[in-house]
Amino acid sequence: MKSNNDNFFERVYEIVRQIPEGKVTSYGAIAKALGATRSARMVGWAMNASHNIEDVPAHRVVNRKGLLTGKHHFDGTNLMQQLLENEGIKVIDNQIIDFEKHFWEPKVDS
DNA sequence: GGCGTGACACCGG
DNA sequence: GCCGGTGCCACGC
Repeated sequence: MKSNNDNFFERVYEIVRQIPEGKVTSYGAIAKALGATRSARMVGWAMNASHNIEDVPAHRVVNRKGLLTGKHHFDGTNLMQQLLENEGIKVIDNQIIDFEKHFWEPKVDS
């Protein structure tokens, strides 16, 4: 089998899908859940591919600072911010308010 | 097979 | 406490 199944990518999607509504998580948290805390960058890369997957609410994934860094990768505007606000999360200037309060720790559900 | 890139995280100054 | 540079890991060409 070739690398048709991107374990790493699929693993990220699996976790992001588990993000409850009104909650957010960080790349590092996801990467850590995968056992690659330092590979948070890869998580972002995986999310880029997630653009083709609707089940992956990438807009709920932000960096550890609670900043919507990847929003620029979305449709192009504050769509990501609007989505988060729609979930009950306050976002100002691309930054999540009470980020840690809305922080959701991803875990590998076997 | 090798180099460059990437939506971060951590360390040092 | 803030800013800059480096490091890790996997994908794309």
